[in-house]
Amino acid sequence: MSTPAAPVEGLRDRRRRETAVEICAAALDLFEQKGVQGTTVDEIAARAGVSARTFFRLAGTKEDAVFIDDGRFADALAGVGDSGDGIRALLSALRDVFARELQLLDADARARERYLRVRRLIAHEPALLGAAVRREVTSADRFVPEIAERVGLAELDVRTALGVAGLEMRTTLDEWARRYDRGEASTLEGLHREVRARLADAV
Amino acid sequence: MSTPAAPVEGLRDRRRRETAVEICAAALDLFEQKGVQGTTVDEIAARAGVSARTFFRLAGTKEDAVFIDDGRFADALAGVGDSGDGIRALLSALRDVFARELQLLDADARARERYLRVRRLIAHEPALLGAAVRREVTSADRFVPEIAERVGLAELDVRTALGVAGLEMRTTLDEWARRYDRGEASTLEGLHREVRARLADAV
DNA sequence: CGACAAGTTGGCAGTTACTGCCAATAAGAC
DNA sequence: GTCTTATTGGCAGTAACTGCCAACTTGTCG
Repeated sequence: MSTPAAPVEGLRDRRRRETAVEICAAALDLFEQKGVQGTTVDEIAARAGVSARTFFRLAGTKEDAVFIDDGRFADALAGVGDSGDGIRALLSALRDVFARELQLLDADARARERYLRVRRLIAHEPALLGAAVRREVTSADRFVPEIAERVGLAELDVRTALGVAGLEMRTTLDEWARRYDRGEASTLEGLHREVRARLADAV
Repeated sequence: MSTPAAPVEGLRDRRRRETAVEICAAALDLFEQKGVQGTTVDEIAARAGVSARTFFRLAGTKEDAVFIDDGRFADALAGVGDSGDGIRALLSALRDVFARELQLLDADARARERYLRVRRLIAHEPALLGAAVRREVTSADRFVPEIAERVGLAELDVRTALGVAGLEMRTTLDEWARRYDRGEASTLEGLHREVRARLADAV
């Protein structure tokens, strides 16, 4: 019963992931303490226990350091099934996939706290905002051709649906961080529902 | 009859704007020719006839260089009037404002060609995508409190409406550049209408 | 087990984006 | 015409990032 066909994720990949996590944690701490501008790559690398050279190999960019261990939503995107045809069905499926991820976050205190720190940082650091949105857009773009073919829609339709679902997510996560700063607490799933309702109301 | 109360835009501001235009044009040319990574700030500055130091003072960032002479949509945002209450009315007003700007672009061949070059560059250069989206988001954020107070809506509602309107804009401009690359030509206003229709269909 | 292929790491040197500071100059106010 | 103020360019310095190379670790195949 032990996943026989698995690629036997070797020790190399495990280490790789571990150092990515280390780098993320280090960057998160330092960015919170001294701001993005105020911390150097050398500091992050030192705290993560790697050389600056390896930092760049794994993180690519100073700003990207806080994102490299979280493929959560991108992975979720890969798992969206063909749930009927039509743009409305596609958007519905995307919403479900994202809502599911938010549920998981609501249920996992540790992951939720960490993610909240990241989103609060994004809200306060414009340098991170740019990196985050660029990551989101390029990651979504990767799936457009595949999804378009699978559900038989024009790429423009797929991009529109992905855009709406992504906007709802971004708005939800922003508002989540904002409310936390005001001392209010909300569940992500509930906020997502509220954002969707307001968007539906607007359109 | 010669605008007596005008702030008499001095020679300084005129020069300032002129050099900004020079820098933009130089960056646009060079980015097209050799890619963003392939061109250095010194080259852009030299072509624009200024020192590297002044380049950074005006442009702030290498990637931002192509954007600094176009406040078109940000300015339009500032001019959105209070068109009734409710999120639906706000979104409608935002759409009108943006559609008006697209009309102006459709009508002005010179401005349209230049803007097309910028959007095509954004579509092909991820480094510019990040800068463009960051600019858009931060610029929209500036207006949220003001608009919220003026039309009497919660900030979340304003952010939602701005998000939808911005998404529609980004999608139409992306599709515009994409179709140009495929050899098809479309009017921006028509595309905007089509994108809005698809989005309404999805939601 | 041993040898070989392949991937990973860290240091080093080099480039380039970006900043603070200063002196020179040009524009605007009186 | 002068004084204030803004703009410019050079210079030095920091820090992000890259290519290259040598040492080492891991997976593989006999």
